[in-house]
Amino acid sequence: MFKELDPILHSQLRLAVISLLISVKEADFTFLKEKTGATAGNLSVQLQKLKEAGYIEIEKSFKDNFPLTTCKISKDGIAAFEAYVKNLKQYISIKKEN
Amino acid sequence: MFKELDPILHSQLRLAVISLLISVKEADFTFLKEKTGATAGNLSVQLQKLKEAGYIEIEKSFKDNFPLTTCKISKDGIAAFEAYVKNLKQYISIKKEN
DNA sequence: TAGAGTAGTTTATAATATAAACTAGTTTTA
DNA sequence: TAAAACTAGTTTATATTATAAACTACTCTA
Repeated sequence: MFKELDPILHSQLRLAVISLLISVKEADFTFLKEKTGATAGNLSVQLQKLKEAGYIEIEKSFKDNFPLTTCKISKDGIAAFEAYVKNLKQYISIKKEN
Repeated sequence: MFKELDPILHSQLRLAVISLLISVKEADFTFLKEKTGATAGNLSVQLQKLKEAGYIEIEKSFKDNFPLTTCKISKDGIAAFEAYVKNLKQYISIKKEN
């Protein structure tokens, strides 16, 4: 009856990050930190997890002498997000059949 | 930007339970166990958490000599579920206005 | 009356989330 | 120019959560 909710996405911070990356396509660490309100440490860890899952790509460079971490969503990430949303809908709008 | 997702509800099993109780109003332990596919131990723990949060009421009785645990959603539970769904929508359908 | 089954609960452990502490630099400012 | 403050992160320790395994306490059946 209830489909599994991808544990990688069923996390408030990771879901917020993916949600942002879906809409902006590319974002740097500080932007994500501000928009999500997360601490840097937590964000760092969750970005790594999203990367390990293959849901985002992370590029490290420098801008004005400071380190710059840029994140982009991947095809797998988009697919996973769409599947997650689809499954989640089962939980938040019940169909009464059976 | 992103509203907090009630941690009591942001759990696959607890969300499934609440989701069921919203639609059926009353359900026993075995019904919830079958519909969610959870193990009895996990379900027992999560029902206690929902009860402690005041989201459900649990009544224990006997039916045909066997223990019967009946769960019902509370007003607070309904309100929490509605708030959760409302907040969640921010995450799964992005509005581009800042 | 022993074995299997029902309906759970408790407890131990694995997984997750999070903040605090740390690294490695850069930019003031005194 | 040296110390203090700031940027942009990472690592690590801890608290929280989720979960399954083990257990309790019966009942039914052969």
